[in-house]
Amino acid sequence: MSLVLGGKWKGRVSAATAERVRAAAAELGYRPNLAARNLRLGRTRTVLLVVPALTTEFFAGVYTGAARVAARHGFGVVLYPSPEGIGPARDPFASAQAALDGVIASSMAADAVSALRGDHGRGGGGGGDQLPLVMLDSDPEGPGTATVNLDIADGVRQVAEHLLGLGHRDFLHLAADVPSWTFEVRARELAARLAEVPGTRLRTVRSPISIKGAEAAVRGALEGAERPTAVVCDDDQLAAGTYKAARRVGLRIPEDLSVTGIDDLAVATAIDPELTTVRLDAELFGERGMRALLAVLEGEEPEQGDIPVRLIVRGSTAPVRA
Amino acid sequence: MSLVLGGKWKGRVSAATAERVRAAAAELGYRPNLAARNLRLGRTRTVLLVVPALTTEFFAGVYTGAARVAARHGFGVVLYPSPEGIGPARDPFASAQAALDGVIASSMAADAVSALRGDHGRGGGGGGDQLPLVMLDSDPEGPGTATVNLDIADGVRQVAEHLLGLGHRDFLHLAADVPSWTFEVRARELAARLAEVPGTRLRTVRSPISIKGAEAAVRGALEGAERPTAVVCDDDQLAAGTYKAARRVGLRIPEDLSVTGIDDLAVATAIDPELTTVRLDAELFGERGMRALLAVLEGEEPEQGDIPVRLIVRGSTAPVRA
DNA sequence: AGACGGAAGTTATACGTAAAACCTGGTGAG
DNA sequence: CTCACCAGGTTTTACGTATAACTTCCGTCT
Repeated sequence: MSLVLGGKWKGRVSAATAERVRAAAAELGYRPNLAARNLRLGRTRTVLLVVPALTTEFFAGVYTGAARVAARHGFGVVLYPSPEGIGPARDPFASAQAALDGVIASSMAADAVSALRGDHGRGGGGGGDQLPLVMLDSDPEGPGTATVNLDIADGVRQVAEHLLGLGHRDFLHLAADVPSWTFEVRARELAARLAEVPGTRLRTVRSPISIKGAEAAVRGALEGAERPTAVVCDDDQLAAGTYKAARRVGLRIPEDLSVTGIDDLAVATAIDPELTTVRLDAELFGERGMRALLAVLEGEEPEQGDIPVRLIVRGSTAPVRA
Repeated sequence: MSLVLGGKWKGRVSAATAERVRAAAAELGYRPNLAARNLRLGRTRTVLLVVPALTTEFFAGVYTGAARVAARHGFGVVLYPSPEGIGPARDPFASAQAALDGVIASSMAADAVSALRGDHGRGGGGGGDQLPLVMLDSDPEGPGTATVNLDIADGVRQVAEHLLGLGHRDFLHLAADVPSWTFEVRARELAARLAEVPGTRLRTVRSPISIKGAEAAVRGALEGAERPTAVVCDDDQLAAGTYKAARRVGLRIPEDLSVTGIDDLAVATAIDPELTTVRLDAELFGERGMRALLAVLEGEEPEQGDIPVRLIVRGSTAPVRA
């Protein structure tokens, strides 16, 4: 009976009976039992997406993209926002309570991976075999079956060029205080680019990723004569916090202070002036991650190459004042 | 062997063998197969959370709350952001690809429910039996096994009192152009409260829920002498759009125009001045929803009563100018 | 005419778990 | 001394599906 719905009854069942079966199924409202099917097939067509948080639309975009291509391939995506944020996820599998074919981990710390690899997949009583794991926003040299990255280094370079072109030489890097590879890249790349230009100065302030946190963290650096002329933020939320701090200390943006972000979240255009920021295509990111995982599951080679990013120049950056 | 891990080997297995089994399990890295367990138990300890979108932290909060309670009871939560937004969800089950014990639908249109009820649960080949369904932000008279609501009517009342107390009489309601019960309540309640006060005026403008959309929708109403002194927005994002429109037409907030929102998202404090808004406790909302579903599954009566909300007065509202 | 082949339909089996049903050996009571 | 009982352990079964294996039936070719 299951043949009919499977669609592959080419030479097995007559067209007449096939129709009869389908009618009966519709009549009784028959739905196949997923648990039984998963058990029989030994695969669940379900993957787990581990993200550090859902407080920003970025990961919502990643999910959306991943879920879209998953759906096209008959896969479902289960979300696991790690309660520990970027740190090691305690036990996503037990929590997700789902039988899995693979895992995508977005922007998680490398050592979080150990906890991620398990045997909740198709594998029977036996042990040992590991789930395919795709890492997003992560060190390509690190663990994981495959890695997909945004070309964040290029994004930081675009920011640096833009600000240098406007005459800025005194920079503050408002860095996300989070142990993630992607933020290490941002710090390294910014420092490297500025080091190439004589007469530049770069200070760094760390902050948790939140508007309030950023406001508190950056305020001190904006007071006094030693203040920078440009603040490069790791993230739009940090930039929003910088706006608030600037307003507190009486600095106008962009006349007195240029500010840049990364992500291009909704908040980037909600604040005034609109934020110059690096647009990250979260959905494409999720799509690429899911495609990579599907490739691994098919035994194919995942697509190579970082995803390009683009600087969106808005009103928060201006030439440095004489 | 499964007895040991189940924890109920009180008088069945000696402590020695129990230990031996546990050691062997650890040795081999044994993990029970979820699919087989689900099949055997006839329940999956997995519920589906259907939300219209993830573009706002509100639903992230709902998810977080629901997942937290779920985890405490050994349940997992699978998320299904309906691609159609608030409208009827096409086939969440096929997409979620998970065997389910129940469904929570947040802020979905009532007629979306029909598609939500299915037979993908424990049920065997048979048909007919419906999954328990908890509706959030929905008409208590509508379908669904149980309903959990925020006391949004009270929130709107608090907004109205606050603005009336500041002397405002000329109102604009910036309404979410979305067919959801919760927004109908907001419109109805605001109109009802203002109707009680002689000399008040209420206009309504509809907008999709986005900053850009709101800016475009509200701009016309802010120009000319007939403009309102207070804009009551269904949502913080609409309020953020109102800020931008006001800036365009040269109105200062709150001196020339008072603005209120609902939700208390991060954007509410990112914009300047900070937004007076109604704080909704999304996490508590999710918790209550999950608890209601668990109660239904246990055959108990779900907790009654709406969740209280609270007006947070910030800088976007001021006495009307003489 | 007999046998072979292929299409249509039917039965059997395995997936891994949980739990019931079923053994076994030893001890205490009658 | 024998038997019932019980703790401790082993075998069996069922969950619902997908598919392999097997049976049946008929038409056709030699």
